[in-house]
Amino acid sequence: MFDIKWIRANAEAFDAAVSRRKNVSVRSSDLLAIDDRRREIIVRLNEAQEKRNALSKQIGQAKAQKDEAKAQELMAEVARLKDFIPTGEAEERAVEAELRAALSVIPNLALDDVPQGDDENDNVEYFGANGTAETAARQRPAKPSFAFAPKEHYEIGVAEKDMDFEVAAKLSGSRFVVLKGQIARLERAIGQFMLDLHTTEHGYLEVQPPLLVRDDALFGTGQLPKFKEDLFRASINDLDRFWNEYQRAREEDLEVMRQMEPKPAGEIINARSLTRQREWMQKLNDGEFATNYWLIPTAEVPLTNLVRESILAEEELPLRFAALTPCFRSEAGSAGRDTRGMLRQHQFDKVEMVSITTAETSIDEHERMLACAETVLQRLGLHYRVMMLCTGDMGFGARKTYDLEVWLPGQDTYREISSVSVCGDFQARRMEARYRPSGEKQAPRYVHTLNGSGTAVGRCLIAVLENYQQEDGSVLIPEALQPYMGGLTSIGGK
RNA sequence: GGAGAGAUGGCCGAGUGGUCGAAGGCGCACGCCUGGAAAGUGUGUAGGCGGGGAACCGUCUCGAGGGUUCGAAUCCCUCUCUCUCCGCCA
Repeated sequence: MFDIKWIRANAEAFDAAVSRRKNVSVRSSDLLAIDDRRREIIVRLNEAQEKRNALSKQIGQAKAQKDEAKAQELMAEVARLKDFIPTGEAEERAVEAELRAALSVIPNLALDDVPQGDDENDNVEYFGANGTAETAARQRPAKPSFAFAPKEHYEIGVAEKDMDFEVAAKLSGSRFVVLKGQIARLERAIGQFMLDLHTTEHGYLEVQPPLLVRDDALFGTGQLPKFKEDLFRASINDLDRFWNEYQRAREEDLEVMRQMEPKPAGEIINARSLTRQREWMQKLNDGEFATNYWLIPTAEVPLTNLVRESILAEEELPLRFAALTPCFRSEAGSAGRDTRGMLRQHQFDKVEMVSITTAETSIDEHERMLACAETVLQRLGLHYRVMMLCTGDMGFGARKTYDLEVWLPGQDTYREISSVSVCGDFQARRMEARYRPSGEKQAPRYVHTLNGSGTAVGRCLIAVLENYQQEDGSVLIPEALQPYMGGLTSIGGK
């Protein structure tokens, strides 16, 4: 979310930068017009409040001196000027909500080095801060070669038995999978390996967060209010409260109609009553009477919100959190995409990294976090490339994003396995997360937040299966995972 | 699920309609004292918004949001969270 004062001071820069993002038509002039109205009402309201407060204080003094006559006189004076205050307050609230609503749907601005583009075809391969294709190739595992035609993960011998989509469909429908036996263990091993790597070697604090969160947390990281349809909601309606308030509103409504002159016809009363019913059904459906929980689409949400509504000391930064959690996504906009196999699921495990930094260090932290994610694939011997996302392909809250794309020989293509983003103070503003710079009497500043997968466990499982498959349908276990597999060097052999 | 109690500054804690953004203590910062330190002592110590070049001024915030009142930390309503007892439960 943006600071309207910043937009006012940098209107041209804002317009230029915001126009780089896809599907955004907002202009600084629209926002500043709302802000002008907001400031105008604040000035008028403050003046009225100042007068009221001064006179009220005098009333208190007069009463303390038992000067009842003077008190009455002052009270009459306040009553006259007071008319404006309630409407002024309501107006201020309304215009502030309007400004907030307008600001909260504007995506973050891309950094200058982010390439301009419409979709994933305009992403640019990235070789590191000072890297080249050659230096990157030396660091990264080579593409494997096969003496046979490599299969997709769900066709490989070991997976045919233990990766069960049919039974998952019976339990939960499409886009779910049941893993069994050594495949299930392999997935667990991958998750443990990755989390251990980040906590023991990369300095991340292991966190076990809630998987159900409130609206506020999702607003903080930017999934709400704009991306409801990507989330699963778990709500419990309070029907008693709904019913009580509905009945009360209904009574008031009837009373109004009883007072009407002449009395409205029965059809009119019925029509109006139906309209009301519909409104209240909508309220119920919108979750107004529910305890609203959302299933996290990524552990970025709980991990980043760990610092919400707090003022940290600069010395505490950077904070680095990592978690291994299930993630839940409705995949509403992906009908028909990746329907075979377990590439795109409603539920999947992921190891997530989150860093909380100062404004000065977030760009360096971004490169560091990318390296942490890359280490996972390097240790597992998986070939990959890094893409810098173009403006059209970046997420809502990001200023710059790197995607790690792992090589899937069965699909003969690279597929996203990790996404590492720097968000600047965008999320921090939404969740009021600040730090106090060290030194004397410094005002609090917003922290910078970063998040990255390190990496998606389900997709990593696919990559291990496809890259280490053998002609007989067995799969070799990468050395780094063997300790987590009880020393096994392969699974699915005869 | 039932019954009850509560939420005040970085922390503890006083305050039940008037000069209270808030006593007192702890902590922290700076100074005095000291050869140096401790002890002692003095001063200062929230955030947002608006106005102003600035000093500063105004306004809002005592869990959150509404309301009553000339005036609310204090009264009323809703919500969130915490604690105690009972019940249920992995």
